[in-house]
Amino acid sequence: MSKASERAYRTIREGILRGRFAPGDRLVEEELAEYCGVSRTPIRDAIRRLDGDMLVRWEPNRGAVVASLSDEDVGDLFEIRALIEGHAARRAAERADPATLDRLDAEVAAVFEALDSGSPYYMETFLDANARFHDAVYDMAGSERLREIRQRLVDQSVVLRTVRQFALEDLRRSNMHHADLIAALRAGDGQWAQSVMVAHILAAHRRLAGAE
Amino acid sequence: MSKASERAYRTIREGILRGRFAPGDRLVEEELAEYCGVSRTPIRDAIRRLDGDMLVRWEPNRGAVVASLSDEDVGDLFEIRALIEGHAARRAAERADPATLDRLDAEVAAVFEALDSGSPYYMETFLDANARFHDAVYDMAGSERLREIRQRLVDQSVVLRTVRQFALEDLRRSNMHHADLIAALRAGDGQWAQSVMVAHILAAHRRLAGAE
DNA sequence: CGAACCGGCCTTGTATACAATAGTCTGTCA
DNA sequence: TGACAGACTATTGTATACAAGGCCGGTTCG
Repeated sequence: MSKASERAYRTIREGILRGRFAPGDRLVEEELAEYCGVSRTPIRDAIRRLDGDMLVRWEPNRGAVVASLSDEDVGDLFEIRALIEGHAARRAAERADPATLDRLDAEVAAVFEALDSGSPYYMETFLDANARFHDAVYDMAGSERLREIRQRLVDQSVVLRTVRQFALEDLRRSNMHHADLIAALRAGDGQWAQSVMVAHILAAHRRLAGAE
Repeated sequence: MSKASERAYRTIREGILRGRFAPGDRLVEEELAEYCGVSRTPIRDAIRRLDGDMLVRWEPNRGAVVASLSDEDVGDLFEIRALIEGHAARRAAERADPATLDRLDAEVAAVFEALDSGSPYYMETFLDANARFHDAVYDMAGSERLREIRQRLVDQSVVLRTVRQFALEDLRRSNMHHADLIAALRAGDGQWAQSVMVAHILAAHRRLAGAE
């Protein structure tokens, strides 16, 4: 999947995440083929992968539709995410290394700086730092399986589709949670880290649920 | 994927689960095509799905190999499974319905019967009942997401590849756990149910780890 | 008037041919 | 003798043509 297939996957995925394709939309192979500028073969590959990511729902002889999430689905996803990420945080606390924690401290400080200074790119700064932060947690947790599962859950969730609605105040609070988590990791306190993470996720859920 | 693709998927999957293809084996599309009696196209579909199930590892331009699991991987998988299944059991306790519990009671009794009577099909009886049992837990938990995640974890795990090594005594113990879980579900005690389930999973892990 | 059946069309499923790439083997040159 | 370059081969990636299956509309019969 060097070129066409990979590109098709990314293009369609972006299309779903950014709302170009809405939940419930049919994904007709030939249309996508034209849209991506490739033949149907790599499109089919891409759809299989998106089905694996649970971003589309696929039925034999019927084609694929963009997965639509009920409020209940979203609730389930956040619940499971809280479970997984909380577990990862606990493991990370048992394995945290000071050098990484120092780096994360610096990142958190930088995000606060960006948020307070009113940088025009504060959202991108936050999102990038956020991604790196959670990544680092999984590095420390030391389980690729956990990382993969989390990746899928996050993909599916509405997070990527809606997190941009976060107000400045929400971002500050989120960043504060990260600071809390670093403290817990530094203390090597698994229960504390887990609790902070679970609270972090569930807070995001309520924030997004309220925004809809 | 009505015919060829579905058949290829099942065939290869069975081949992996039953050891026809060993971990680390290369899966060459053309060989599989001949083996399954179809062309390469449905084989590719099947491989994508198996990659999604994490039963094979796939690299661009390099093809697929049967996923091999280190002891650490297996440990991680059981840990995550315990997390997920424990969570499902807790949810199930909050939503359990008596009719289903009565049915499960009967199934557990039937399994004990089969194990004690030395039926020649006791292993199949156990495996079938086991599958139905866990399925019912997820019915009661009421989250399709949980069920899907669990499905993937179980697929990956060594369980399906090795559970047949279980001795009669192990099966009895496992069935006893099920009886315990039913009691917890009937009591509507989420914490109890979760603990029983986690213990059930981790016991299976230790049993299998010891057997290798 | 309604329901069931039939046929055409749209879409997906499969096969095959060809292109591209990685990995290997060999030959030559330093 | 060793290492690098080149072509060769095995395998995957892509396109396209054709087959098959489901859906929708029309028509016909009860």
